[in-house]
Amino acid sequence: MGTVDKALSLLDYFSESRPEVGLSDLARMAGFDKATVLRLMTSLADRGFVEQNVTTSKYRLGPALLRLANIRESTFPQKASARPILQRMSEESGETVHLMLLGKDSLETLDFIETKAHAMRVHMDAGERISLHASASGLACLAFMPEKQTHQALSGELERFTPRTLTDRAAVLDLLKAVRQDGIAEIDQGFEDGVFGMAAPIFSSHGAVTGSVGIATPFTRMNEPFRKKARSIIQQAANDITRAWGGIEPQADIGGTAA
Amino acid sequence: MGTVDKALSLLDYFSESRPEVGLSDLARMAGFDKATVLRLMTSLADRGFVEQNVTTSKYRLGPALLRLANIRESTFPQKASARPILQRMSEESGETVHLMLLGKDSLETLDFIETKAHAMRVHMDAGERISLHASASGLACLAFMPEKQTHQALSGELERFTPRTLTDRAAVLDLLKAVRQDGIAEIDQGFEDGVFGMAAPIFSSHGAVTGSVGIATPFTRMNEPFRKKARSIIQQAANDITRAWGGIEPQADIGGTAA
DNA sequence: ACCAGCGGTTCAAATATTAAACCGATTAGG
DNA sequence: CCTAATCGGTTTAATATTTGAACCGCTGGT
Repeated sequence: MGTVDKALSLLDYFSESRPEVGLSDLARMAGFDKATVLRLMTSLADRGFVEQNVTTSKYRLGPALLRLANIRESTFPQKASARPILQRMSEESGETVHLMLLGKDSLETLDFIETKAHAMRVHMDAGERISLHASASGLACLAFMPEKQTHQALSGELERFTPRTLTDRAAVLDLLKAVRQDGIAEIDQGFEDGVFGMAAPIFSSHGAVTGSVGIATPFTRMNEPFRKKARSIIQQAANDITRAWGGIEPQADIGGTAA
Repeated sequence: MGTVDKALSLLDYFSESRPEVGLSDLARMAGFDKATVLRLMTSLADRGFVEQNVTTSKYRLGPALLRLANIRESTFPQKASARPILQRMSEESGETVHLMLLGKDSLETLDFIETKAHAMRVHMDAGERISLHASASGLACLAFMPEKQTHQALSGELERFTPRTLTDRAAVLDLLKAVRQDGIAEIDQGFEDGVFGMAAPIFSSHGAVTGSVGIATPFTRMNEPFRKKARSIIQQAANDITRAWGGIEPQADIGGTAA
């Protein structure tokens, strides 16, 4: 593990629910020596990737991230170009909608809109990272990856999040077949209790999965009419975002998913 | 120069006007060996801080920056909380407005709005970094820094951007006196030909300068009535943002600026 | 008044980083 | 159509950087 990799990995310990972290905590969580973490964090701080709370000297993510993200968005407006589509989804569905990006072996939250239509709604955390096997978004991606990559992603232990999480590799693979035919993945409380998730994949210009869009609703509001409606909303949105990002739907049965 | 610092410094070669850079170019610009740059970029790419254009294999800024920026904004909504104020400035002034953050020895563009009121307007680049001595924003900051820091920031060669750029240390220091009394810095085409800039400082909770807000107008539209109006708009906005960010205006004559 | 934990420092030992030459592939020019 | 230059990327021994245990002084809780 290179030094750069270590430094960057430290940033992953910050989240919406843990926005500030102290030196010792960070060292413990990352499993690095305190002196190492200090030096790495100092490097990160010098470049503005983190900054320190002046009174507590805890670290938080820094303004350089905003600056660089702004540059990326201005020349490669992924988030901005999908926003209106997400907005429309949110209004049409009256539920929380989310746009995820496929990372190395996880999904990362790029954007989401929590519905205003209901007081009880699914809450999301900005920039959250979730594993592939337990969420509708994850399954949507897994279903359309090259077969090899799918197996690779499912090669480790499948973590259990709820009583209904599929932790059996075979069961997941089986489910993926249905998703492939359907174009949409659905999970009833597989990632979080009480949440019903639905999502469809987004494709790159080479026809590879790059992310997903989906809807997350309290399972109590899920019923057949709404499910139908949601499916069409999601399918439409996925197509629109794929197109907005310059992607193309892969030809049926290509992309390594067959046999 | 540590390895982490080197890796992070590579990200600074990406900008709105140069969104994609190749390996050799990067090595040349940074003055590092090609093999070194490759390894650093590979580390950055593994973590999603950059990604490669599949067809050209040039690098561009990656989605991890968005993710982390989102987390920061969601828990520390600097940009979002200033947005409405910037919006109001834009509408009231009919000119391009900008919000800058004070970095190590430069200002970094956090946000801006180009006016829709005029076809001829001042254009800005997302995430641009500008030096302190030549812009109104920079002078606004310099004027309210601790004296030592001001001198430090002006210790190097002062780059000339236009015929009217102040490159004489003494002249800048002199101008800062006026800015201190005024609370607003003004520069007629000191950073870019044809652009008249005005800006006021923003303060942190400890009364230290952390950034600036300002207006940039084609100098041909600048006249005494508009100048008056702009001054009040800027002053109001600076106060509002300082407050929105939990900052306080420093007491007069404190902050090391006296004597 | 204590102890435990904090952020931060030190320095010899251990390890990762570097740079020059080299590779095959691609592009530009004569 | 052939040459030369440049591209992204790889390899290697030589080297500079990183590491971690023990140790600060300080703060906050009991």
